[in-house]
Amino acid sequence: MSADRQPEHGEATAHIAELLRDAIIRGDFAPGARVRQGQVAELTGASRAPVREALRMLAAEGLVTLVANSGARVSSLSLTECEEIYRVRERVEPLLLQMSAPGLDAASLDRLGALAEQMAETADPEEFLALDRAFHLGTYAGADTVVLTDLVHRLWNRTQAYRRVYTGLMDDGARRTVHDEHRLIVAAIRDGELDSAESLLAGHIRRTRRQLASHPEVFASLPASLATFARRSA
Amino acid sequence: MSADRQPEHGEATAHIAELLRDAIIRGDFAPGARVRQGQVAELTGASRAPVREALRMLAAEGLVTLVANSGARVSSLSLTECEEIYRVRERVEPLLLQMSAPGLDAASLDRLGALAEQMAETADPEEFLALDRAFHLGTYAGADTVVLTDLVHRLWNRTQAYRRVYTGLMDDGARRTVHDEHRLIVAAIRDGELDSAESLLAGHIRRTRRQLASHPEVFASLPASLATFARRSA
DNA sequence: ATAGGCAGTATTGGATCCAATGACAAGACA
DNA sequence: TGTCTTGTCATTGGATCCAATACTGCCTAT
Repeated sequence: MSADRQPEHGEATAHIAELLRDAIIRGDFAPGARVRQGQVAELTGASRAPVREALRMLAAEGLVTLVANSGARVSSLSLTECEEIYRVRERVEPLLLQMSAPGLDAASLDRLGALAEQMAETADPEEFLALDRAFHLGTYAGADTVVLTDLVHRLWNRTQAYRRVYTGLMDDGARRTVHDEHRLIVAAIRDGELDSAESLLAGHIRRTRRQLASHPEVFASLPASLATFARRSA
Repeated sequence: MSADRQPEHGEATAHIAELLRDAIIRGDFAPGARVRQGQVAELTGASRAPVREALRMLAAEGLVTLVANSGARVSSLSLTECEEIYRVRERVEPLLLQMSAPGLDAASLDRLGALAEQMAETADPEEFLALDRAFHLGTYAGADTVVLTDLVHRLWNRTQAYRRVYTGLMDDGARRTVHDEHRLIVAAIRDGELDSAESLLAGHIRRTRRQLASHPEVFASLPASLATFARRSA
């Protein structure tokens, strides 16, 4: 974390948004958790005005759900919605990979390979999660796209909480397949086999989606208080 | 414009955002045009606070670009960025069509066919633009997806201004091809040939992207004052 | 005992106010 | 003449204040 520098004028909102976004991705708030403007304001030392603006940003990113006169909650996904996101990723990430691969030099590929190995060795789900994210987003770092990169990051952010839960449920076989696929993807990029890298990645995401769909209990973890909320916003 | 109902508490921001969004899509503001908070506030009768929140939303949607201590401008795209969006659409819209097609009944298909015919008959670029949008988004109306539908709408919104300019430059041959493709798409949906509909649509978008790329002058229309702006935000 | 209503409180939505920054124009100087 | 300074003004950013709404707990009545 960068040291908390003195607040520069005109950056409060961005700062708060980043703070909240990181907290949600890190899992500090579970899906459905209420986010009170006053709390965040006092936590960051700012007033509620920039907090409200930050919440609007996060809402547009899908990380938070706003209900008028009621407040903000960390967005939760149904299994159906999550599958939807994975289907989009299936189509979009291979494209991004294709645009990124030529921009990855040997050093980057070595780093990606190292990430894949680290991942194969860890038993800690939280570390697995972090490495997996670093790996995939790392394979996209060579692209100088704007819209596409941003889109993919947002899709990852929205599903992070559920990937976290699922990661804890994976058996050794599933883990092993993931590692194999990762290694194959790196090899394909290294060999300039872009088509093959694309279809490997599409298969990787598709398989993950199916695995996730076979664990609906991941999405059953909604606190009871949320039933009302979901009903209201529907 | 819908009648200005009495302002309900908790809807000012959403109202303003919708207003601005529609205005940008309609072309009331050109890309690069400055959007002053005070102006919008006074125009809508609200204070600047909800205006600022609305601008944050639009910024997250990519319709507006915010620069700290400087203000908001209607986002402008480079040819490269526009092509990027089209490439994403190429991958994502066929998926959405596939999920929508089963939900379209005979009446909807008739309406879509009628839109295609109307489009073939009009000579007015602005009407062509509106009908084209209505047609394509209409083919997606059968999907009960959330994320995907929203994504596609946003991609359309961001490119609308450039599609408007390009529409005025199309020659008869280009128009004719568009109409043919539209009719084929409707026919494929009607026949339940989803794969064929998908690839027709992908080809339709790809072809449009290439046509657009052959008219770089569409993107040269940036007012001079914007050079500074673009430089600063880079 | 439980459902419904009522009051008090917490929280959000919006308006107003002031500070900080940037934009612009007129003038000084090389 | 062109450029740099400098001062004024317009605009944005943020804080505070008040109104509107929702939530909570208690009380009452059946």
